Amino acid sequence: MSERSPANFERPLVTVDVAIFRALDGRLQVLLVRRGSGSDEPFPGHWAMPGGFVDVSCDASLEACALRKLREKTGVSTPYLEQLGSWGDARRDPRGWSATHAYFALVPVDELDVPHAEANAADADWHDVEGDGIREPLAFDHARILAAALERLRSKVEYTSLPAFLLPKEFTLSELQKAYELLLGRALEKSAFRTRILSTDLIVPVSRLREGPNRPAQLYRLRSRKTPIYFQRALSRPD
Amino acid sequence: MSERSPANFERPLVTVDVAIFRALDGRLQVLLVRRGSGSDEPFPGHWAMPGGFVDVSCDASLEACALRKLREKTGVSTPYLEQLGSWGDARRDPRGWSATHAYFALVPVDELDVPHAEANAADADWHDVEGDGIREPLAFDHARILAAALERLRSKVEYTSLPAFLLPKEFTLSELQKAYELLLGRALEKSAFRTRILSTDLIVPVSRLREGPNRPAQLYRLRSRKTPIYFQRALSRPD
DNA sequence: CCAATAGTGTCTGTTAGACAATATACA
DNA sequence: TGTATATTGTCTAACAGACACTATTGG
Repeated sequence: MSERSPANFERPLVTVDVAIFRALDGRLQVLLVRRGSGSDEPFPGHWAMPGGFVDVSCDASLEACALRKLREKTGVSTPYLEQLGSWGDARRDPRGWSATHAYFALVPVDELDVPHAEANAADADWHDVEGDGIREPLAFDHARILAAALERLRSKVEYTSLPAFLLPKEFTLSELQKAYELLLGRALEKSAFRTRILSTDLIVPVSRLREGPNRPAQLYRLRSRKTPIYFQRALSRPD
Repeated sequence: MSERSPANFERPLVTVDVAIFRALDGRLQVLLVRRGSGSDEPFPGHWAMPGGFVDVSCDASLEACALRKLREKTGVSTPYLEQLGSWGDARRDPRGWSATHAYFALVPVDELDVPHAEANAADADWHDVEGDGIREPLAFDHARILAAALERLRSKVEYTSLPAFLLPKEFTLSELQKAYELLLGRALEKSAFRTRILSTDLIVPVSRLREGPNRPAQLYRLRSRKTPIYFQRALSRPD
């Protein structure tokens, strides 16, 4: 029984999709693009996660493809980017058997390319995350993929430093705590949070303070803008 | 700028590969198949992980494809199966731009289909895992994928019940501890291990004992043969 | 009795959580 | 001064790790 050659197999469609998250004004947001309204395309006018077919001629790898799509939409080229998983079956795309490679990215608000975003404003926009998705329906099975991204994100918040990748270059401990609380959807105890963070080498103080109508706060920066910290203990699950 | 239609894109090759692990006599083993020796195929005669092209006509989904390959090689149809990730680039397969969806499975020795295995004995065999791979070279980038599977597996041992899926239907706490120690590569403290396991509802005692030339041991079974337990705290990382 | 493995008890160290106290800015 | 936020201290509970101890089988 010899293996069939690739030519004998009908090749599935291959796409890459990226769930891109940011935190703005205490809200978690995901970047979506509106699909063209041509009737020859599936889900015309629907919102979808940035993505599309792998371009064999220009994408060196799946990750390069995901980074390209992220850069095209946000101008950010070195985000936190993690492979989320792949979804492939006969029905998810009406054009045929298709498999998508899903990634998710966390981008700091201050690195977003504003002119770039405005140029794309017509067909791309940030949507508030509510629960395990957004209000409007999404194209394809993107609601399922977005839900999986949120589940992964929220799960990893319990034992990693992922929320830090949503923050600008310099931030205070309180701002980091607020990022955690945003993703967790619950409040954390200040003292325990600070000792937890400071007992690692996640952040290093910079010689500046955040001024305000109150006691100034120490500013910190991340030691690494790419690699998260893994904590030995997870935050306690509330009953 | 309208999206190009799928017909305008050269479609990558799409494959699924499965790293199938078992524990035998204190050794962790991975199932490999030998590739055909025809010169029209890449890596003739090399060992590779079970896998191959997605068959659009018979595979309903990627996971169904992985389960099919697992069942064909082992006879096991309900293993612990987890998606590991995907690897895709222009160079990993000499036949062209290809993307593989990698899974890993943990199978109990007592569920392996022995006649089935013997029928395939010529082209499939279990290989001892040594370090982050096996002794012999592997086809394609399977060494990299196997290393990733082992890294994921060993990482999750620290905070999940994954080793339990390597055990037969009924087992003792000592056998479970040995499975942990096999994957961790280090000894665990008995008392702490037992408290950790018994404080969850991972296992339930059955009304039988394992007899031997010593004090009999309580036998247990898993509460769920599919879903792992996640512990709140990881085992401590040795310095 | 001994050997071997199963199972328990006791102490220590770490750290999350709760809560209180103190510190430092501006108005 | 008051208000707001930053930062620290104290106590408790949970649990992993180390280690010692007891229990139960066969020989």
